[in-house]
Amino acid sequence: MASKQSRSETSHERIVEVAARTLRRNGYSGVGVADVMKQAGLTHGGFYAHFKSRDALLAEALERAGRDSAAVMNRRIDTSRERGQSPFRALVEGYLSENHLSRVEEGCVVAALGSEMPRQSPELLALSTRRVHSLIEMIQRALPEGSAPEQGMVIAATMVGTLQLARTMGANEQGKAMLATTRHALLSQYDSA
Amino acid sequence: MASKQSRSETSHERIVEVAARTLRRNGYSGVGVADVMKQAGLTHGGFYAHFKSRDALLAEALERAGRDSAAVMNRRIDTSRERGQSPFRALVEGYLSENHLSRVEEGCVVAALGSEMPRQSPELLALSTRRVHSLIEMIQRALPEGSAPEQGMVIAATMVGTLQLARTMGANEQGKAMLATTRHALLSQYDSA
DNA sequence: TGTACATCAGTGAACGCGCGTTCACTGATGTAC
DNA sequence: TGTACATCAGTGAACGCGCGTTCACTGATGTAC
Repeated sequence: MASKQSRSETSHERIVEVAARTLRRNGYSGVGVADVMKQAGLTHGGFYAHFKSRDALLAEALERAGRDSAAVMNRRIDTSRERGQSPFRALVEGYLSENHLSRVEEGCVVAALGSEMPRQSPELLALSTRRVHSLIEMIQRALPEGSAPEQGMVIAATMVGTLQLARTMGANEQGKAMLATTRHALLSQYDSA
Repeated sequence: MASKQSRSETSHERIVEVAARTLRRNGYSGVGVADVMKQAGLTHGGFYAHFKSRDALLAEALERAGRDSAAVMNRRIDTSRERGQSPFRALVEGYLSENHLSRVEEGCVVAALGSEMPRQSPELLALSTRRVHSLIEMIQRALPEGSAPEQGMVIAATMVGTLQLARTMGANEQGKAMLATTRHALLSQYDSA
C-alpha cells in the first residue's frame, strides 16, 4: 500500500473506490460504467483497460466495500478492548448509530445490499455469502466471553434488519427511535457489562 | 371482489398480480413492462391503457404484495389463536420457515426489498414505510399479552434480517441453520408459552 | 544533458441492444331499434 | 331475432434514450544511447 503505484494502479483504485460507494448508495443496478468513470475523473472509454466487464467491477467494489467497513468496525472493537471497555457495546453503538443510518455509502455492505444479494450472479453471490459470514464472525469476536457463537447470527440479522427498516423510515425521529430501540434491546440482552 | 369484473378489470388485476410476484423475485429494476405483460398473457402495447407509467405499476404491485403476504400471516395468527395456541410462535415459525426462505415471490415484501426501499421515489418510499409499520404492527398483535410494543420493532428487524441473510447463504444447510437459530432465539426469549 | 523512439494510459466517437413509451389500427363485445 | 353501429380492450410496429462495450487514435511517460 505504501509502495509506489503506477499511474494505472492509482486510477484503478480510484475507480473501485467510487464504485464501492456508489454500489452501497444506489444498489447493483445503480452502478453505471460511464457515471463511475466520470466520478473518478476519467472518460468511460478507458474502463475496459481496467476491468474485463461491468460485472468484474461490481465484484471488486463489493470486496472493497466489505473490507473497508469491516476495517472501521474492527478498529472500533480493538480500541474499546484496549481501553478496557466493552467491545460489544462499541460495535452495537457504532453499527446502530445515526451516522451509519445516514451514510449508507460508507457503511456495512450487507445492510446496504441485503435484499439484492440473493439475486446476483453466482460469482457475486459467493462473494456476498463471504461478506455475511465475515460480519457474523466480527460480531462473534466482539461478544462477551462465554457467549454462544450462534448469538452472532441472530445479532447480525437484527442489526442488518434494523438499519434497513430505520433507513426506510428515514433519518428522522422514527428512524432514530428504531435504532435506539434495538440498541437498547441488544445491549441489555447480550452485554454482560 | 365476488362481484362481476369487466374484462379490463380482470386483466388489470392479473398484471398487478404478476408484477407483485416479479417485484419480490427480481427487485425494482427487475420488473420490466414487456416481461410482465407477457407473463400476464398480453402484449406490451396495451400496458398504458392500464397504468399511467411503469412507476404506477410498481406502486400497485408493492401494495398488492404487502396486502397478500400480510393476509397470509394474519390468517396464521388468527387460526392459532382460535386453537388456543401461541400466535407468536405461529408467526415466527411461519415467517422463518424453509418455505418462506425459498419462495421469495410469495413472501414478505419488506424482506424481499428491504435494502432497496430507501432508494425509491418519494411515492414508493411512502408506501414502503407503511409496509414496514404494518409488519411491526402485525408482530405486536401476535406478541404475548403484557409484552412491550417496542419489542415488535426489534423482532421485525430480526426476522427481516434473518430471512435476507439466510437467502444469501442459500436454501441449503447454512441457510436453514440460520433460520433455525433465530427461530429458537426469538421463541425462547419472547414466547411465554 | 539532450534527442529519438517505444510503450502506456486515457480519449471520444460509434455500435448494438434493451426498454419505457406512443400510436394507428383491429377484432370483439355490447347497445339501439 | 336480427342487423348496424359505437365503444372498448388489446395488438404490434416504431421511436428515442440510456447504457455496456469496442476501437482507432492522441498525448504523456519512460527508456536507450
